Amino acid sequence: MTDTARPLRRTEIRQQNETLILQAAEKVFAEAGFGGATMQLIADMAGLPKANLHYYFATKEDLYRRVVQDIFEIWLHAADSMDQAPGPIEGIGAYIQAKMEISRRHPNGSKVWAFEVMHRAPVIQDYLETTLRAWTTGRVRLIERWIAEGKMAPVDPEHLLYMLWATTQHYADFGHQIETLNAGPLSDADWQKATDSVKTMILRGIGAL
Amino acid sequence: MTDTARPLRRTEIRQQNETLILQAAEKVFAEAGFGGATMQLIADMAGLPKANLHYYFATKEDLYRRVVQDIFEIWLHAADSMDQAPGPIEGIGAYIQAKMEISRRHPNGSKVWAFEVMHRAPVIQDYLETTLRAWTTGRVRLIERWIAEGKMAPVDPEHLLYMLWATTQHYADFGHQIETLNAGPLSDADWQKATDSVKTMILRGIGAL
DNA sequence: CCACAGCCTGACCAACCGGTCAAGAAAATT
DNA sequence: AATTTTCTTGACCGGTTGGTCAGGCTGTGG
Repeated sequence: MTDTARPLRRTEIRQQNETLILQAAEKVFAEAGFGGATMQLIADMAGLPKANLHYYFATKEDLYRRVVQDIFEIWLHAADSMDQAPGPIEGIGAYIQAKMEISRRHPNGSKVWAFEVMHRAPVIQDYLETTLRAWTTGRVRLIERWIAEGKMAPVDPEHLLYMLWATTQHYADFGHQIETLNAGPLSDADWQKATDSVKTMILRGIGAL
Repeated sequence: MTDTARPLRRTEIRQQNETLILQAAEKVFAEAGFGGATMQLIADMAGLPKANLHYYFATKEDLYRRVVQDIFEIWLHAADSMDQAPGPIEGIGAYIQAKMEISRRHPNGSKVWAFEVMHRAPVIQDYLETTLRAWTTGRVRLIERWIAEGKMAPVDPEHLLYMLWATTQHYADFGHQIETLNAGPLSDADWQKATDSVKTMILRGIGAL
């Protein structure tokens, strides 16, 4: 066996091009939706011939599916910090923090996800029914425990989760509207203020402050 | 037969067909986005030949613009009840109530609006900069007055509005996700509980309860 | 070195798209 | 009844789309 510490050229090419295509696809799908996006536009943005896209991803739907799945992964890991927290102030506070940072760093991913769900999730329906449902059930139990321990008011856990999702993702999905009302992109201070506002209102709203 | 088919008058025909087309268009645009929607699909859903659509609406974009504008009107009138309220409990409570009812009754409209804003508002950018900005400024002043009068905590008014929009519209835009987790459509009681949950959490979150 | 497998791409295609148009049907006006 | 105006629609068109394919190119293992 030879030393394989250095990656082979072939796999490098493959990985590099796949990444290039996926980044371009995320942007185009976010900006035009599935129907409005064209393989030619994605190819141009990735700097590759269109035929090359079809070498790596057989169909437009396959490419779209990969984009949505990748986003879903990022989404799920945002709540890791929530689990080991002693109470809602730390747990939900950290979750809001994480989701606001994702909204800032991956606005296109959030939009593609929104687009997919809005259109009745034709591609990731099974994920909703399995992974997301299991995830939700787990957090509902966690919140119910916090309520039982008197650490927060007896709110409905599901609707609390919806409010967390809605509010944090709004800064990505409706970023253009917010920027228009703000007369320009949000600064570091603006994002900090937004995060603090959301944290304060929600944590007080659930009686944790 | 007591009912003979009276020939329709010109204005009746026009209004009836425009309504038919607009309803079909709202649904198709919501389900597929602008790029994914086709005039043929809208025509089939309205039960008219495609060429007839182009008689009433010259281009696909004209039709889309009308759909978005109609939704925007409904949107704006939702806050009428907010203005004459003595304080945030009545005012913001009524606004949440109105917006939750719109999310239930016009989920497609909400989705088309979301689609338009997510794609940088190519059609209604001027509305955002004029009408929506003026509307927002007015409500910000109202909230600031309530804060000054000690009727609620000193939260940032803009981020409160974003939270109201995000949370209420989430039940329309992400209705499919909610229904999947709920294992079926929301009942009357479910909607009541959702509205109550949102009201309680937000009103307590702004220190009005 | 060779031979093979993986990578690349210009040219092409059937299907579908938004939009047009001319000719006719139906209602309004005279 | 005759004429004008509005409405209806099948057939059609140029342009674009997702996807294909043959054949050239290149890195890799033997």
